[in-house]
Amino acid sequence: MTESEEERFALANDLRLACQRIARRVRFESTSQVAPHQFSVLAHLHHGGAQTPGQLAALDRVSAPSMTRTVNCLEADGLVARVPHPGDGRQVLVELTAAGLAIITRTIASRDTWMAAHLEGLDDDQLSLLRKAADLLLEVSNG
Amino acid sequence: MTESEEERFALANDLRLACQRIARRVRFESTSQVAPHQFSVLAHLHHGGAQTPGQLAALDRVSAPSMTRTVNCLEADGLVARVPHPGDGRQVLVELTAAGLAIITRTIASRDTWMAAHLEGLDDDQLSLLRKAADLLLEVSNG
DNA sequence: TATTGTTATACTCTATAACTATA
DNA sequence: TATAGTTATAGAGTATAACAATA
Repeated sequence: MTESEEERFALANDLRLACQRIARRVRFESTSQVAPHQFSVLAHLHHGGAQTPGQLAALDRVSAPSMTRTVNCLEADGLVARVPHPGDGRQVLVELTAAGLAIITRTIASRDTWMAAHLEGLDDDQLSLLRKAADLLLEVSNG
Repeated sequence: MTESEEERFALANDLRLACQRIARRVRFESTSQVAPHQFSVLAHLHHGGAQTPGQLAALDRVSAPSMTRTVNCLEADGLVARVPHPGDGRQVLVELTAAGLAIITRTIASRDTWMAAHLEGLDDDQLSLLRKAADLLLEVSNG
């Protein structure tokens, strides 16, 4: 392994560790009204619009029956609604209700508030550094 | 809200999102032999050394009986061992075995490999930018 | 016949309450 | 009496297999 490869692995380790820690802290921060697996579905719908149970199950690496159950709970709580699929009678679309959207919005805000609070002590140079890093990391996480 | 505050919140949002995405991708990447909640215990022991079941339960925001069960499974699999607490007969110390350490090491390596692979396309300027950002984020995640 | 989604059943993880051992 | 840990019991989530409806 060359020196630059070692440096890249060290950077990979630190970046991964930092991201995992922040994700963990952020997750514990927002004591949302819904369970994590339920919130995950709301987040997917918020991000990608109405989707079928099958798509949602694939996104969360979960079985179809599990997703059926989760969607049932969310529907009973009025956070999502099932609507007929326009082109295929076998499929169903799950969409976010206003109440579901409100929970998503509130949770995201509380998580961002935590993150913003932890950026308070940084100076302008550090903030602009993180600004560029955030853009890079968003690209990396999409790749 | 001032303009700089808005920028800080926008940065907070992007950083949080990127960290969550990377943490998620990394988690799905390593199909470890042990379940996530079990791996979490191994990671805590790897990071902080031998600890009591009570400490481990607090770290994972989990009840004491749940941690008892998880430690039982890990002990049955030979990944951790219970040893008497030196100073207090009521307490027990959970420590990593060689087999447990091996799983941790292998999983960390596979996660870092994923992260490193996703840094491949970046040039030296971008890598040194992320190097500084990683240090900042590690500080932030400890705060 | 293939596919989407749902029900049936069993297993695992977690929590609260009760119990045991030590301080 | 207080604390650390473990058992007992019940509730919630998930998976595999079987079923219903549509393509």
